[in-house]
Amino acid sequence: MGNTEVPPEDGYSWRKYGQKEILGSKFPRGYYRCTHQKLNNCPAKKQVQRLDNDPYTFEVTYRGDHTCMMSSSAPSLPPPPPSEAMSTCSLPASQPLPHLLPMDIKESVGDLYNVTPHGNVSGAGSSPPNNYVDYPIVTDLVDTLFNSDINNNNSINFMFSS
DNA sequence: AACATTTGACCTAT
DNA sequence: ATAGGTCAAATGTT
Repeated sequence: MGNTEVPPEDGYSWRKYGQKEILGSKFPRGYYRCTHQKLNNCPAKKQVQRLDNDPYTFEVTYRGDHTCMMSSSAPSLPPPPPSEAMSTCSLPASQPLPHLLPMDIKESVGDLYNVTPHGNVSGAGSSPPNNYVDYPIVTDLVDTLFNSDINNNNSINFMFSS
């Protein structure tokens, strides 16, 4: 049909386990998970959301680490960023990205927050003061900062004892 | 039949 | 309370 773009292949098999419509986006967001290692070894998840601005652009958010071993072949395919990284096919360069959520990143040292430029979406009674932090290059930054394993409980644990 | 996807309900975090 | 995220049953496909 007219559908040209489908979720790009990353080299891993993903099983779709949910889909939800996101406020502020015209298209629903798909939730994927590693098709192997039942619900135990592979905490790797993947989020796919197409931008309402560019329906041809898919915002893929990877999170978690891959514990699956891909046979015994050389990694010809560049493995996606381990932690969370956003990969898009093309950047509009007109407006920043909708918004990123810190989610359940408890091990993150520096928090990476983004804000939507869509003016004011919220406003249902209470409007909590959000800490708007502009990030220059989250993708590279995160990759560099997170090149270590999360299992390393070295300094991050000291942030909050309780 | 087995597996993956679909869809609504349920749960959690904000 | 709301938006977002996950689960689970049903359905479809291989």
